[in-house]
Amino acid sequence: MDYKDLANLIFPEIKDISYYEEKYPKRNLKEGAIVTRFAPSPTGFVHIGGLYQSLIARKLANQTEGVFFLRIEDTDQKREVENGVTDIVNSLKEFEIEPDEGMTSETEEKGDYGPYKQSLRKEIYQAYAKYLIEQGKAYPCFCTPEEGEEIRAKQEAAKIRPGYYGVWAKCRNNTVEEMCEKIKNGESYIIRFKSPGREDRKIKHHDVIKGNVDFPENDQDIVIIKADGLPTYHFAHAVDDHLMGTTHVIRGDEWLSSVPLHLQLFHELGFKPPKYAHIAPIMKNDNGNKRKLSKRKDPEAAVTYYEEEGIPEIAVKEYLLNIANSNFENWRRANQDKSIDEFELQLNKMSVSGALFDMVKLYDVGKLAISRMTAEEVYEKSYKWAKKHDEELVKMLDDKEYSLKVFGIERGNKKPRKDIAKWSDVKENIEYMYDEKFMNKNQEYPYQVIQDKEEIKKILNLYLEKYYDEKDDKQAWFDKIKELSGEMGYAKEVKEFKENPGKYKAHVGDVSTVLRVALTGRTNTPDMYEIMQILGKESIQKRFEKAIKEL
RNA sequence: GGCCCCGUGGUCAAGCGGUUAAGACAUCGCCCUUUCACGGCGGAGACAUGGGUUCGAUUCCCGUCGGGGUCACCA
Repeated sequence: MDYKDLANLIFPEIKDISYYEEKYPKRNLKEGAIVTRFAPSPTGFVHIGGLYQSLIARKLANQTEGVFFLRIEDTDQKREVENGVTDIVNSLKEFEIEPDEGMTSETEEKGDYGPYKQSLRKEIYQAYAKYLIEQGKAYPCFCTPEEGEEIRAKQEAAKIRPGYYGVWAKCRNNTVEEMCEKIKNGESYIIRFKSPGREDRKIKHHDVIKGNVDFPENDQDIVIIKADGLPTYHFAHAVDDHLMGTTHVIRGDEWLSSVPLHLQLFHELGFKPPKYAHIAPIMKNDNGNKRKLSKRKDPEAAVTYYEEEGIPEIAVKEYLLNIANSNFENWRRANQDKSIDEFELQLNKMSVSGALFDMVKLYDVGKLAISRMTAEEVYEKSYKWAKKHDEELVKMLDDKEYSLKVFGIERGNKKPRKDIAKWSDVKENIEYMYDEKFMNKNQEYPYQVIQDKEEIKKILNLYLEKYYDEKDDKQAWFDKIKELSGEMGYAKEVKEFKENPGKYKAHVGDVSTVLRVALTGRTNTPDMYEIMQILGKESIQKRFEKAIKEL
């Protein structure tokens, strides 16, 4: 009896690894091409950190003419969630992050290195496990989960390092005969890796983001094949990323401490290890403590949150890019109308420690992004959002021609407005421009300096009767308000008023405020000339009448 | 607890032995021929701490403190 017999006893029908090595040849890519992936478990919505990783991975593959693929890590079937894969695929699509290969739906995939769903790769993992057993580098372990817990308890009590290693690794010293015997007797077992490592030896490792890191070698005989025949994460990672030709593993830095294990696995399997880039997590301030954004506690951890809130996808991506490479901001400033695809991301410029998520900053990025859009784009995107989240807004936007004018206010000039951060701000922002909304509402009129009802009535009437002319250009329009002010005893210039406050009732700005409030029901609006142009004389008239009636 | 990583203004961050220690967001003030927004100008605000090394440390070394990660038949 030897290892080979043992391997055959455990995996009788399993192919030799040479089959897979041939089936998945080395990728034919140009020098320096990065092959990387996003490898989530289908356990619910995509986390903002997952999006962050994907964004970086996608960019890197693009920059180097490499490959970015989506692999589903569903080896823990207990945690799986209905439509988990679909959710992931759709979330990426929402942000225009399209994998070159991998799952495209719950059951479909594209690419030559599949299957891209781990539960479908069972025989592949078993082939490599068999290969390790044949070489005496892996073995069946007959310890029950309960025994495992006992061992752990003992170790904890004795205050020594927990785990299945050294003298604690009972099953590693079974003879081949003993192992075969137990298997034939029907004892249940799992497969463990027989670690050649020693805890008192150090390994040096260079992480693309974290830099040089020293670790003790791995000496744990970790399980590679579970009782259900599926691999653990570590083993699947080694096998898949080898077979799929991954050059760079970009993942969350919670994996950093398993690098010694992974390197060992690659080595014992005879694989060339990939480069690792461990990304610092996105954190949240929780009562003065930093912690990772949590799927359970923080709604903003889910990428779906941003869609619901109406934060533009591009804003989320730009914000993330900003966290990734802080020079992005300067680049953006200097390249206003370039696509973010043109920005060259550098892994080694990424921060080593986790950044606190800053919603306020995100909003600012959103404002900037939206201010750069054309009225048409703003219209399309807010309409799309409204259809899912706000019926009232849909009704307003149904009138496209008019809405385009509204969105066009102060847009497109060198100093575009920056007042919409997210699509959910739109309604509040443009509501008063729609007669059917404005006229049927019990409007508040927050008049300020000029409060006297008769005075307000007089200003409104006089303006309409004597001064307002639709055909006026902006300067003429402006001058007329001054004239109106003068006629009624208000200062035509604010400065003048400030110099001689006693000489006037108030100033032109206060008169304008009356017009503005009567017209829109608010004291803060964009350029009133443009508003009047869009509203048109008839509407202005109706609005003034309403204002007078509701004085 | 062991192991690993990190520590520049409120936040994100440049800087890598000699700098008046950038910039962005937030905040405050002023200006921008009438609001708001935009924009401009300006203000306040930081190298966790103690030891070294050095002519000189935010930058290098060690300790302390603080933060984070990880120690599963989960990923």
